[in-house]
Amino acid sequence: MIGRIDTGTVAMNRKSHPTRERILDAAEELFARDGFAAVTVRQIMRKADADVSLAYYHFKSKRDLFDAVMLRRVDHLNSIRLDALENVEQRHSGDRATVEEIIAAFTQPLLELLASDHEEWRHYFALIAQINNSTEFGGPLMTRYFDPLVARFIEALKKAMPECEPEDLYWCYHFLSGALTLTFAETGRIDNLSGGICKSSDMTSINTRMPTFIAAGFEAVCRGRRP
Amino acid sequence: MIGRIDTGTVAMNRKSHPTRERILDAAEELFARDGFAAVTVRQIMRKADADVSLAYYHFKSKRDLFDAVMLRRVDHLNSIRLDALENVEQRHSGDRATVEEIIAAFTQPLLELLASDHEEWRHYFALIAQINNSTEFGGPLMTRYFDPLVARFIEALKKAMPECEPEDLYWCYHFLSGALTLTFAETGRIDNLSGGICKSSDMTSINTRMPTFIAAGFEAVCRGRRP
DNA sequence: GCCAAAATTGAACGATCGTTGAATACTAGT
DNA sequence: ACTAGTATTCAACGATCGTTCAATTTTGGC
Repeated sequence: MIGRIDTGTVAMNRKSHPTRERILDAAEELFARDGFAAVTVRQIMRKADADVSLAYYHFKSKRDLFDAVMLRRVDHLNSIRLDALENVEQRHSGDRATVEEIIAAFTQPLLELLASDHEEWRHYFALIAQINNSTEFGGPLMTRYFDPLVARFIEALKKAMPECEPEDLYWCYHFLSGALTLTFAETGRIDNLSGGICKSSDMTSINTRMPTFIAAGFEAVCRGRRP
Repeated sequence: MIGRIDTGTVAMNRKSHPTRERILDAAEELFARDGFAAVTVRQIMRKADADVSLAYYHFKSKRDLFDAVMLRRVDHLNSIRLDALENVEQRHSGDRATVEEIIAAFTQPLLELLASDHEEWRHYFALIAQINNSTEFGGPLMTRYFDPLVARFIEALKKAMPECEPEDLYWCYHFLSGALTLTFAETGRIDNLSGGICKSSDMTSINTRMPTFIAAGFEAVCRGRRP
């Protein structure tokens, strides 16, 4: 982290780590930090330690490279979250699942991935954080990649709170989405604000608080505005 | 001036609306939609209906123009929110203020500005939405512009919940910040997800739910983990 | 009406952008 | 060893980027 312009390569033994993957790694990191438009294909390839034209050989264009970065991890993400949800539902075959348990199934797999300091995932989540709050990319991309799973979670929440109006449910999910994705950005803002008490990277602290916070919000809104 | 390609100027009578302001308006809208790096100075000046070099005459550089866009509205924003907070505190000179009231003072002035379809503010808030979730810009900019006010709100929350650990308080504010700024982005994602039941632009619906949601979250976290 | 200051114009600068194509090196299967 | 396909290198393309500068027009105080 020395020097603003890092020529630092993604490294790893160049043989065990195929070029295609090295390009994706470098692109992921730079897109996450600076955004799609701010990053140059030449920057990416410098970091990947490969020639510029290889970006267009392995992927067709800068935009397609971006999509490849997105697609590389989205299936695994949706898979582990669905597993967590089904796990909760199996534990409650007779009775109702708690809202907090369902929320935890939604957030915990991601936060655990972030906690297990795999750099790769940190960058990917930071990228999602940016996309989610982007007026242009935000809607379409998040919808395409994650909303099938989200719809599944909302179904589960409907069962857990049958008296809740759908409109309330969707807005509450909106709040959840915002709170979760800001966490992914790790902007360091809370570090300053709290005078060092809190650390942006401390996913354990978030993991213990987020489900409680969000579940209470869901229940207050849904119960509060019932006719 | 004949045969100009109409990409939609910021218009208004060119006399009553000075060039400097027209540039700021155009920059605000484009930065908000596409992000700092994706926007071209030439795009901005085309929309502002002025020559490229005027951007560098009125502001020194693209980056300084960006800062000017930010600074133009930040004082007014902090002012109306501080007023709202002081209003709450005056109403409760003897007893404690409700957490929900304090949160409402934090969110309502912004949401009302967004509801009163002044396009100008819509763009500004969308810009904040992007910055807040940006790994590079996010921390420093938000800290500089808004954290003095935020610290003031957190003081008020401490008084409203004296038993609450500061660490919990800061994390809860983090969740609030994420939920609020995603709202600003108006990505249209919730429109799709809800099948049309919810609209990203419906600030009234958000305004009636957000304080309830967030206040319940604060109280659950702070009460739940008290020793 | 004069004149200095402020505002606007038009043209250009080097740098760098995304992208391409032709030539070369490497890696199988036979 | 030959070959076919895959992977990599090198050099370049037109376009457009942020920025500057000299010349011109407009403005406001006297």
